[in-house]
Amino acid sequence: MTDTESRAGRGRPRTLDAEQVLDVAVAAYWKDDPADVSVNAICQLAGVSKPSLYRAFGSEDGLTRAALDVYSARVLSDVFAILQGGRGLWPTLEALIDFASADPRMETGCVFYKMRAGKHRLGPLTRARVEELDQAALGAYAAFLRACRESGDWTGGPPVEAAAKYLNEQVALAITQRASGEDPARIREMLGLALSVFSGAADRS
Amino acid sequence: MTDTESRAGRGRPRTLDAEQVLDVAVAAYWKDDPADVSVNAICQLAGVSKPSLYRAFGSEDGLTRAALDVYSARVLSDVFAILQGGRGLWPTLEALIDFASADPRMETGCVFYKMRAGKHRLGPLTRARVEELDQAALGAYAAFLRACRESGDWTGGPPVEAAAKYLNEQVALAITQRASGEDPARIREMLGLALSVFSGAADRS
DNA sequence: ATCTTTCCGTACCGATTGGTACGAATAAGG
DNA sequence: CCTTATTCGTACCAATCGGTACGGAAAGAT
Repeated sequence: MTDTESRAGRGRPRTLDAEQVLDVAVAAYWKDDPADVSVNAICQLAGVSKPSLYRAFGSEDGLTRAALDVYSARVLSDVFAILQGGRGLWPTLEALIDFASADPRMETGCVFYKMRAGKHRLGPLTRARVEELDQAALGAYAAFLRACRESGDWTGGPPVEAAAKYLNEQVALAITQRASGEDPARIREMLGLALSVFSGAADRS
Repeated sequence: MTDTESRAGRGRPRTLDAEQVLDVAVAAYWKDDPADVSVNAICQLAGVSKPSLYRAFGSEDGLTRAALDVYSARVLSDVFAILQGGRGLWPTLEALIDFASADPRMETGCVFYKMRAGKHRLGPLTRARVEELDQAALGAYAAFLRACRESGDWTGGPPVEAAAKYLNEQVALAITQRASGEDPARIREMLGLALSVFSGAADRS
């Protein structure tokens, strides 16, 4: 959908680097709340005129959506990789806890969760992507838990669907707290506590 | 601080009803995200001119702060009452779960938690109040847990401070999900799961 | 050289934001 | 009556928002 590769034939050569603009946008959405980052600000940060940006992305909605796609491919993919790693229940949960509470990339929060939290402020394209990603995440969590249950690794009470949603929200909560400057050690402690419901005895200091 | 009662002496009699304006403001902040409610909108809803509102509250910050105070006295007090009820661990946790997942007043979320989530968008007065209230809530949770521990009602592992923060955040998460239209039954299920860490065996259907 | 095509960015648009200048309105005191 | 005090609301302000009209610049085609 993004005008990545346009034929370089006749007219004035294009100087706008869409990928660089997206890098700037992702960085901006990452550091601040996406709702607080204006198109003007991104143009200034990227050293690009506003019409150029609109020519490349159509609208603010198009830009945020493209930025979310970049972020998804660059960061969220790692989370999906953790869930599909095929390791056991607790190694995977530990990896999730590490990611949420210690990964330096989550120091200022997660673009996706920030967008999800302010869903009503997004344009239709971006909102649709957010919902797709949320569904995909939920599916990945559910598949992971289903596998753990079938392998006898998890014998807990709650149904898979509810547990998947629970897992998703707890990770989101941890990362959101990360964005608000909470002490990572505290976050690890709380997330560990929240996820301890997945095994009878799971104490962490 | 709010100009509640001014002497009715000389000049033109005041027609602005500050309490009614605050009622309107609280209702607006309650239904939508406070960051999405403009002063203009509140003036229109309350049938009040903008200068009148600014005369009464000084600034948008003053208005949101006053509205938060009203909300606090009217709603948050109930949560503090639950925590200070002196009942046991689980009756109190059940009451919190009921409040978060079933109380009709939380159907569109909690003004306080909405403001806390968008803290950076608030003026200094309102932000200070939010932080005060957050500290007060944390203290109330901690006091409650300390009492439960001393009475032998709670023998869990995590230290009181961490558990208080955990409780606070889990309730906040539940209410926030409430605001985003999640099924209350699902929320109850998840919050129950999250709080089940406070007792060895606490299954709820 | 001229035409055509494509992209560039200045300079604008209307809408909305929080906030206010200022004169009319309405009371009491003299 | 006139003055003084207080509140009223119309009509404005500058800043910012997302978005665009438009003329110039830079290339290939003829």
